[in-house]
Amino acid sequence: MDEPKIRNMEEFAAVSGISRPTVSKYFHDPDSVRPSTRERIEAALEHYDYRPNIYAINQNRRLTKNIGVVVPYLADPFFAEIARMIERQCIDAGYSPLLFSSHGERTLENDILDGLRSMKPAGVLLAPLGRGSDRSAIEEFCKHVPTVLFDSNIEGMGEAFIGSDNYSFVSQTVEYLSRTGEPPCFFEMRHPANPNANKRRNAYLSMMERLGLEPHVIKIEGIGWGFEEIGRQGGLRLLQEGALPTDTVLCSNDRLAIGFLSACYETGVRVGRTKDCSLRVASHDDHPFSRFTCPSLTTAAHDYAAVSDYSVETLFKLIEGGGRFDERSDTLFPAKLVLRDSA
Amino acid sequence: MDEPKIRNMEEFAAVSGISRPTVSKYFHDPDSVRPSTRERIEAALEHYDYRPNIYAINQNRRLTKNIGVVVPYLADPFFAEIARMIERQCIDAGYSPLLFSSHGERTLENDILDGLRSMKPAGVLLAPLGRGSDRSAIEEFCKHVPTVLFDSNIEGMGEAFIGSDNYSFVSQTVEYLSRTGEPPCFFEMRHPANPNANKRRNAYLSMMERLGLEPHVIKIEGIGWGFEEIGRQGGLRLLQEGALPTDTVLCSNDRLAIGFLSACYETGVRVGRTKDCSLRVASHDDHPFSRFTCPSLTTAAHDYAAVSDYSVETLFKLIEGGGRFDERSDTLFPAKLVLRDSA
DNA sequence: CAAATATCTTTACGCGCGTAAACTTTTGAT
DNA sequence: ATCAAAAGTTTACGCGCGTAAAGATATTTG
Repeated sequence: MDEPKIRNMEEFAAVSGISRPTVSKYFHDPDSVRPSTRERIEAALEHYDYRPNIYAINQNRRLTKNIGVVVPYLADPFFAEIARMIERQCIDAGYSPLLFSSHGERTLENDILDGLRSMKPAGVLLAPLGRGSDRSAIEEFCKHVPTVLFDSNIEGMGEAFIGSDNYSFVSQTVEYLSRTGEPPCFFEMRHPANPNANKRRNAYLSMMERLGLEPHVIKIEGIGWGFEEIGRQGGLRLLQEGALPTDTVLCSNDRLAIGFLSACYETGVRVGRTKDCSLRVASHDDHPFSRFTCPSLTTAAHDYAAVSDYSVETLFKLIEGGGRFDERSDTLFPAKLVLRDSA
Repeated sequence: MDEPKIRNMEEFAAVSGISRPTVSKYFHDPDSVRPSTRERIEAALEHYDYRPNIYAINQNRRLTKNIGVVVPYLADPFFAEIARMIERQCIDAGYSPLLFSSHGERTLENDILDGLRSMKPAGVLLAPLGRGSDRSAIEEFCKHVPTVLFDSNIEGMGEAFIGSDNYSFVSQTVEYLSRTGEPPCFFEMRHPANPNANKRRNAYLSMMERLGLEPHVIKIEGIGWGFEEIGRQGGLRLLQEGALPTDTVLCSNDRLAIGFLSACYETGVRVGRTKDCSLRVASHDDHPFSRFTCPSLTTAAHDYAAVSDYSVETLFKLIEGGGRFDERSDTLFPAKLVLRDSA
């Protein structure tokens, strides 16, 4: 880097020997200028420490190259994982992802959407809180910003929804469990934060009916996003009271299962599908930690890659198409049963 | 919200009956205008959907109200947790946190710092990759942006460092373990990504020497940020080969321990401090999941709140002080031993 | 109530860049 | 060499807001 500080594009254009409008074009798309001029600009870039002022760039732009990514709870490894994949793909496509977590709070979700609007993002990938979301705020937001919902659907919001097929999750686990042993009871929170939980319960009920089996839904108390602790407390109570209707427990999601398994361990209940075990536990999500539980957790896996790939792809199509689709589409990816040791 | 869309501050000033410069002052600091005019502006805000264009606002500003938060790996719940606390405090202080994850990659860390510079943030909280970081890139970055390092120190970089006192972690675990049973061997990755790992090993060695005990450091193979799997594979090998020198294992960090515990479970080794157990396992960090391992993990806990509080506080002081401290300060918070069932 | 402030209005300019229009130079295929 | 197309240059304006300066108005003070 040479001495003279470059203060703006004007000065940079001067030292690179190219006119400012052409330099401007270059920064927009390096391939839009002749290779020889591109070389000259890039040569100058190596000598002078200049980068365009992003605020000035975006000021006149109707849309920026930013993409907002909003998840309900980033401390949940599931969302951390999917955010990681989404971020990478945005970067690879030349966009700047901006990551936000609602931390499970409606007011924060609203604030984030509010702030996002003033950033004029090209598009937004939104995994809403679900039950905790402010419908009207999201609706208003979607009117102004091209938005694709993922993970958790809210009817009619956004231009598209991409998620996992809860029925596929539950039908596979229920089918497997009831084929290989006692049919499962269903273990869930009484007031789930996420609409997927309701879909899973309904899927459980309809599957059991289809198989001609009696359903048992166990609802445990607890609110918030500390699912593991909720699952653990619920598990401890159930085990102490001997209140389990079957020897097979299907948890609504892996985080509950992680807590439930720790309760089993604490109370000396052996979990697994071998002879010496008295309980089988399975679940849904394939949480990043579920292969390290004790025993490792049999679960139905999200197709993380498919959900993140297709969400990003859909958003790009939406952006290219001017921010509107003719009709809202729902895309659900099936689960894949992952057999481990717990059931 | 009324019909006519407000396109800029000029128009908004018109409908609110206040001059544009005064409106501008208001948005800068609502208390800087007379209460009566403030009311008039806020009344207009309720009727018209206007918010200042953040790009135009920041264009002339030397510094923005943005704060960059960069962590090495957001899918690690430890960082997710600390990022969560930092974000909240920035918001409460009236700043806009922008969260980035390096995903364990040097190139990405560099790209993030590069992009951050052009955003002219008021300050940056940076948890560097550590061993994988590009020293010169970080050095260059810190020259231009007020930066506070946290979690992982890089000598001389940034205006301050806030982290946990690794010696405090290890001395407490080693002291406890050797007082209550066989002295521990130390379980770590051969090529740790993070400089804290080295400090912990050295602390282990010096503690063992001080106690007149023979140290055993077990180094396992594996690279990257999939610590749990690395710990599991390493654990399986050790257990199968019967290569453990003692019946007490002190893992460098909780994520390795989580993997190691799952290996123990798989091989039927009972872990805990009760009679029926053949192995004790302890660790460091108090990872959000460590209370749900089987058995729950005895560990030395970060003072998450202190680290995040003080990091943010330090950055604010730095910002107020014009971006430079007279001298770089290191602040280390002690650990707190958390006794659970694994040791 | 007059003077002293505090606050607001008017006017005007600049920030760094996008971008349109008219013109000139290069390029590359004939 | 010729000429149309491609690419670059010049010139000029606008975006939305920060902000300075000078004058007008409102509020506080004695």
